[in-house]
Amino acid sequence: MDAAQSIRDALSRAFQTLGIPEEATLEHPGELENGDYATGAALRHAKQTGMKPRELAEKIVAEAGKIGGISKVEIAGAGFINFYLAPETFAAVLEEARSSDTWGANENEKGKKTIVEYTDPNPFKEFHIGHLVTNTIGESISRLFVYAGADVKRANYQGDVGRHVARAIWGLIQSGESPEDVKALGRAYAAGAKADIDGSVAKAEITAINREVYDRSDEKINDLYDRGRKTSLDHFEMLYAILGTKFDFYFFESEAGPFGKEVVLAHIKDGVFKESDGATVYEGEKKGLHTRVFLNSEGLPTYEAKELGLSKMKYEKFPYDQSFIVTGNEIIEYFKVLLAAMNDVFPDLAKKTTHVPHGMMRLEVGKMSSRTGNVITGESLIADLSEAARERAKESRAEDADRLAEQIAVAAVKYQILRQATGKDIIFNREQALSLEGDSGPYIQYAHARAQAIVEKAREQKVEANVNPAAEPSEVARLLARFPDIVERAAKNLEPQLVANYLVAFASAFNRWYANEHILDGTPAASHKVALADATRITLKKGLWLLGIEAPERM
RNA sequence: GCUCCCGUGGUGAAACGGAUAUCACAGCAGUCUUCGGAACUGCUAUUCCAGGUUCGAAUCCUGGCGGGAGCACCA
Repeated sequence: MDAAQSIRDALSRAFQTLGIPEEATLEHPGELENGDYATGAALRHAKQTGMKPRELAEKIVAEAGKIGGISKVEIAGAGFINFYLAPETFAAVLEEARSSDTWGANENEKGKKTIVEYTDPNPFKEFHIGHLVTNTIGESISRLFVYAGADVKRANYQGDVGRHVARAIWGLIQSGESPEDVKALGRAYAAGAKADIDGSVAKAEITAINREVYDRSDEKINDLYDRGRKTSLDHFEMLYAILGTKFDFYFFESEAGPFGKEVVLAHIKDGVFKESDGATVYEGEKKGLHTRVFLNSEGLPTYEAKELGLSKMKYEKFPYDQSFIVTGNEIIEYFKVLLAAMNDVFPDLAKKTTHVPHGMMRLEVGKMSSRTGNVITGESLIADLSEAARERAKESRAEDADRLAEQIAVAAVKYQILRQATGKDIIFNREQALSLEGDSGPYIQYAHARAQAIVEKAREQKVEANVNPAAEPSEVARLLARFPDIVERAAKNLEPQLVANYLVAFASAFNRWYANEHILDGTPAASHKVALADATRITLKKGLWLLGIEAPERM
């Protein structure tokens, strides 16, 4: 059934008889002319067997014998063994893509309880572009694990206490503006932050407010706090809807803080944490890491203590098998210390925890919207891109141009984030993202809309979609067949960029095919071509879903 | 100063130690009696430097140069 598995089985047998100590793995040749699958095993083991690579390759091929679903095996280059899938194998793939709900899915993480923490914005502050990056990557990783059969829960951890909150409340008191107005909250925070740095009077007042927020001792401040917090959180919720994220769990610093403190205090006796200059620290230096403060000299928990507490809070809510935490890469070093401490306190949880750091998004200064001033927030970026896409959307076939413009804007940003390796800084080029040409999210969306249109047109013309098992496999079909392998590898390596790069190459192949091939040409061959377009449509849609990008049917 | 990450055409990126280093943008030259031109075709142009490991290095190791992040009471 599965041709790749047949190849691996045949290779394993051949390796065993030839005494080659390798588990049979396959790769996709970069160039399709080098086949659908390939192995470089003969190159790797030529030396130890005392043969020339091509000689060994000959032996492997001879031992492997005839393999089901394969039309051709050849030895090429220095000693690669290339496998070409047979037309009927592609026919089966196309049928599967068109009919199976599980096309592209795998069971590598079947039933594994998986929690992914990402986004983590702070109420009372703006949703900045860093949150956009975290959200995009976290959502895509979540979806990759859904496709791998895992039981995935999405978690968001929001900083609802701390000095930033006090600053915003101080600003609200000064301005007298409504805490129900998100923009006013933003202004209040900006004013508070400025005053906190500039003025000593304000500084003292903010410190006082901060304490009052913690112990809820002042009714007026409680009121501003509660209303402002709700405004912020509701606003974030609206953004999550636009971005296509739905969280299962929300955690707050106001809960993780006290619990984290408890955990730290409980582990002073056993020597995990130590007093130092009035603070409570973890001596990472003894393990080649930094020494980090977990409780400051006022006894308040820092980020490290909170995240430590959070790991346990998550587990109590959802006893996970694996936990992923997506954050910016500026906290890589802290996270190492955190994991070391966690390993002493909750060793079982530490083993299950993986930090997924991502790079910073850098904007090309001066090119962004001037409407919003100097501060480019996550939402202003999307608003700016939506507006730029709107004109084009109005001329489109879409029923709701505003909705389409937003879908395109989100696709443009998300693709820019996901197209490259997680961890490297992202240079956001507004022109490139919006040009909607070539290497972009909207380019993939457009290929999908085209495929959708042709399938609808075929239906109107009553051209039935039928896979022809003898049809010569096209470039589109051959790339399409790679989809499940790509998805698998992307999840295994936590690399959504593999899916993004694949989709653009696949969409490009489809566009090329579309330009050179008259699909509804009135001949019997049209049936197969419509089926191929249909399988392409489905694969693009699923692939975009894995990136967290919508696939509009018309644009 | 120490630690970590990075250095690929003019620009932004890809390449799980493997085949002629791939793609997009920009530039130049083309395609349209066509199912959707947000498309397609062609041309120009790339692995920071010096050693080393390997049958084979953009990828691994050492050193240098250049850029970024972090280096206890923020997250």
